[in-house]
Amino acid sequence: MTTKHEQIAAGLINNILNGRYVVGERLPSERDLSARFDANRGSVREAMKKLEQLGLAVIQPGGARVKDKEEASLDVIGHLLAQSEMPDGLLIDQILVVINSLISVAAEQVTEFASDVEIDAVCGLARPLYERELDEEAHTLARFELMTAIMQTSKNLPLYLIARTLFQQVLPNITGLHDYLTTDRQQYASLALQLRTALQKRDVLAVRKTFTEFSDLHRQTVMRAVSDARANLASPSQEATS
Amino acid sequence: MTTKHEQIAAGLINNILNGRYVVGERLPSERDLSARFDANRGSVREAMKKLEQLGLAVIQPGGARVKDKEEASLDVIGHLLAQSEMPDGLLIDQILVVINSLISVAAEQVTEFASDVEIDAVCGLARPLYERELDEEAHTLARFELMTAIMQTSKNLPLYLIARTLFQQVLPNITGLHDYLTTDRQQYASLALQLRTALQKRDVLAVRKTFTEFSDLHRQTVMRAVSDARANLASPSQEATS
DNA sequence: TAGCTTAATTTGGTCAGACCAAACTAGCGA
DNA sequence: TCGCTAGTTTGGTCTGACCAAATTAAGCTA
Repeated sequence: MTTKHEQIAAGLINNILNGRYVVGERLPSERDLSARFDANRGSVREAMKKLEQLGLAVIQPGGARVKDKEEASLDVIGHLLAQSEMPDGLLIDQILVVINSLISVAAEQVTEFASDVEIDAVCGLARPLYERELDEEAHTLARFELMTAIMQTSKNLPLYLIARTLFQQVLPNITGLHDYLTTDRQQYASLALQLRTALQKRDVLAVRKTFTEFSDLHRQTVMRAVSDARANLASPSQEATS
Repeated sequence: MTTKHEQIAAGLINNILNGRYVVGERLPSERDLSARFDANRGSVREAMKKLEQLGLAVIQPGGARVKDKEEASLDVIGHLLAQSEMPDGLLIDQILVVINSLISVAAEQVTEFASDVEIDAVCGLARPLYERELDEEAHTLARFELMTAIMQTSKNLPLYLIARTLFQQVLPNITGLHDYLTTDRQQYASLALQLRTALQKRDVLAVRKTFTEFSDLHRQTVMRAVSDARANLASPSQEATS
């Protein structure tokens, strides 16, 4: 069971993201909320603290006010994705676009500045993609792990923090899609191999190019699954009911 | 005066980022901290809540433990920059690199999908850079505003949230540097003009290229000021003492 | 002595009720 | 109608308490 202030926070976040509280409007008072959620005021305060940290509300003497999504923290993305039953395709695509862009930067940094050991480690994470027979879910995870490793090895802390945050928020929303995933393992295997050789030669251009293709392919794979899943949800058939 | 839980949080964040608490180690108990900071346990809890949101600590029954910087939220960047008296040059550079990468993506989206009105709005923000005589600080702000506008107009919410977060954390750390800024207004003016025409023609390639040059120039401008400031701090002379 | 079980302590999670200063609201008077 | 004041609401803080889970200490067995 989750703690009480987590429940309260989740409820408030939902209400805000669903637009049940208009932006700029005053949130119910802490005393009101504590009555509404049948909780102590202290618990409500902790929940409010989370809202504030998420950038969904400003809380000041006189009352707490709802802020716009655009003023929020990056961490709201996960809550936005969790809003509807099916993940928002557009939002996921936007996230993947950002990741792809950052991958390119990271790849350059890694190729130029990483130590041989680090390069080997990254190559090790690419290996499962061309050596092993992975099921859909494992393959997806392996791709994410490879991309995460690149980000981390780039030694660019902001970049890595962004990537990790985005991955963490997207992953839970696509692991449930393995029934809709149709992964072109051949192409991934080929790219993974290219990647290995390019990395070991420290060929910056080749690495960037390969990684761009890799993450583009990844984006297509995921987005196809998302739209298939959404289509299936709209007109449910007998498939994927295990 | 800041609130009490903010002071407590600030103190704890400093201690963690300075490495006074080893990663994985248990933080003092809430009761200890409330005694140490001469505060109520509730206030300490609110401060801890902030630590948790920042990803600097996991807090669970039995005790709170310090997490690694790499597992933190993107919002720690600001606290990291605020750690030392002079902002960390490397970190700022890394942030600017990320921003430059994102600018490129945003520019493409804007050029392709933005409405004429939105394009005009962006061009309006470019105007001060070639029309007006701006002092160093105003020029810096104008550049940030232009970049922010592009990010926002791209309609890519994650991208915009990242950019806004980064800007917010970097800006306070470089506004104090206007004594060290040596801005090449000519070049900025030229780029701003190119940008306007490229945007109005909706020439994706030209926009991307110009924006890349623009943000690269911006990065150089800022980084030069940062390193000058750091050098001046290391061997203080009589300059910049107004 | 080493290892395991049990009892005591500590820790976070929650609750109740209270006071203060700042912000807000409504009502009064000019 | 406008401006000011008094009363109310709201967040910030405090004291003190109870519970369940986790940690630690003690004791006991092999």
